[in-house]
Amino acid sequence: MKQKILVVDDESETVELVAFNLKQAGYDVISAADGEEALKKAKAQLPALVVLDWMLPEMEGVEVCKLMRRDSTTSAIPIIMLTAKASEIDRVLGLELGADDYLTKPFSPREMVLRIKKILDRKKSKDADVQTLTMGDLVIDVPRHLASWKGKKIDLTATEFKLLTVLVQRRGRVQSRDQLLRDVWEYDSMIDTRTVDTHMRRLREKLGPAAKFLDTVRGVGYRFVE
Amino acid sequence: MKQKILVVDDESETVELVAFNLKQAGYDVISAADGEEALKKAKAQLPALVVLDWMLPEMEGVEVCKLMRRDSTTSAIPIIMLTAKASEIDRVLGLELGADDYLTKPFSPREMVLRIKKILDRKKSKDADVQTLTMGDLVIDVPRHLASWKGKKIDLTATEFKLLTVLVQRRGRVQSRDQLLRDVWEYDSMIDTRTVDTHMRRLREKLGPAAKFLDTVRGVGYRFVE
DNA sequence: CGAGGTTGTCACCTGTTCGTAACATTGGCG
DNA sequence: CGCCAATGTTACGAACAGGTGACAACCTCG
Repeated sequence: MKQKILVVDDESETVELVAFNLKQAGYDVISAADGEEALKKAKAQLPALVVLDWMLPEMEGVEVCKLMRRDSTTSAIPIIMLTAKASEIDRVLGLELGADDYLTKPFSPREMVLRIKKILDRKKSKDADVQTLTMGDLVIDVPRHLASWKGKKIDLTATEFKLLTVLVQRRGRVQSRDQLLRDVWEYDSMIDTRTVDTHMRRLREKLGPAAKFLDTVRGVGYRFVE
Repeated sequence: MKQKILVVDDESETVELVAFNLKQAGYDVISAADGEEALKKAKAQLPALVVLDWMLPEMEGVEVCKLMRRDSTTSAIPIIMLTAKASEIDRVLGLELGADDYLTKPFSPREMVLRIKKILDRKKSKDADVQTLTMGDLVIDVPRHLASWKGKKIDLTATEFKLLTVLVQRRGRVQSRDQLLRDVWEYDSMIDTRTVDTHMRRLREKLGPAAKFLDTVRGVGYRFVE
């Protein structure tokens, strides 16, 4: 999945130049020509990063930056400022604004792409430590104990969740009922093997369309299809 | 308390220039003329940041950077590289090296100071986050042992405070009762697991409207919602 | 020593979840 | 096609997990 970058500048040449290089580098690019449009698009499309020109008609780039920082939906989005004058550098990097980096015009496209990559990588590695199992539209977050289908939460009981987790972790391989009893229920044969069937049924019911992942292998057991 | 910065360059003029400006800006400056000395001083004095010249006698600046990253005592120290050639920018900013920023010679001392400030501020604010946990209107000041909701202080007992802190620090992730007993009570199984429930109830009572953050995950444990 | 606060434990209660059995359906096989 | 075993489905009571109130033990401070 490509990351989206919002480029804000009133000069179409600059936008073109920036957009071309970013697309080359594998990013999705959207653009805005003034501050108002920029804020609207930033809020609506939630880009991974914003490249913002210091000079804008109507609203100053500075203003856009401040407003984005104030709104909780956009406050975490990194901002790179484009500036013409070296004297403006102070304010850009200052805490007052909270921009993440800046580039002085004229800038090298190569450098721009590298700086953007660096900022996005730093953010990504910070977000990456969540343990999740993703199977298409089905997401299972083990430490959070959450399962979702197409972003919609699925309510599962503790046993159902564990059953699903075990199946997903061994996706592709068939699990016998005995195996599942051992791994999900954690003690052997005290429980009827038919119990597994019942739980599989409940799981399928709750998963709805995602139940297609749960395969019955007649005479053997169950499997989560890959 | 002043922050210490290590400047590494074999040209004494550069060191002087950099050191002067950094001292002006309120930093403590130490210096090294070659790679070996740099590594030794970095390890011994643990500066808050290192300004590192790309070209060094004996050992390349690149080499110093890599070695610092490899050593766990110095791996977290930010590094700013000084480079003469624009063509080197790629490698500096690349993941390969892990430098935090770079400056092209000749550089403006003002810009240098600003970039350094920015990097150190980012680090500081990241460290400060650990001390004060903010979840919407709920603020938890760990060192001061204070919790508040919409600015109003919440009176918590020591156990309640610790329970809340542990939950908030692992916000999102479900904590089993055993886990909580281990981390909040600090000894295992001498205490009834139901004790956790009782304390959760007291915590919820005192938190009032903020109690909505405390989730019960049936059959598993408790969770502080994100 | 006694008041007030804190803490661990217990018993009770409720809604949920689980295991099981009984019945319905399916699929493979002769 | 018809049989039989395997699996799906339904239903229900028992068990369970967690919320809640009460209480005694303990600690602290005046």
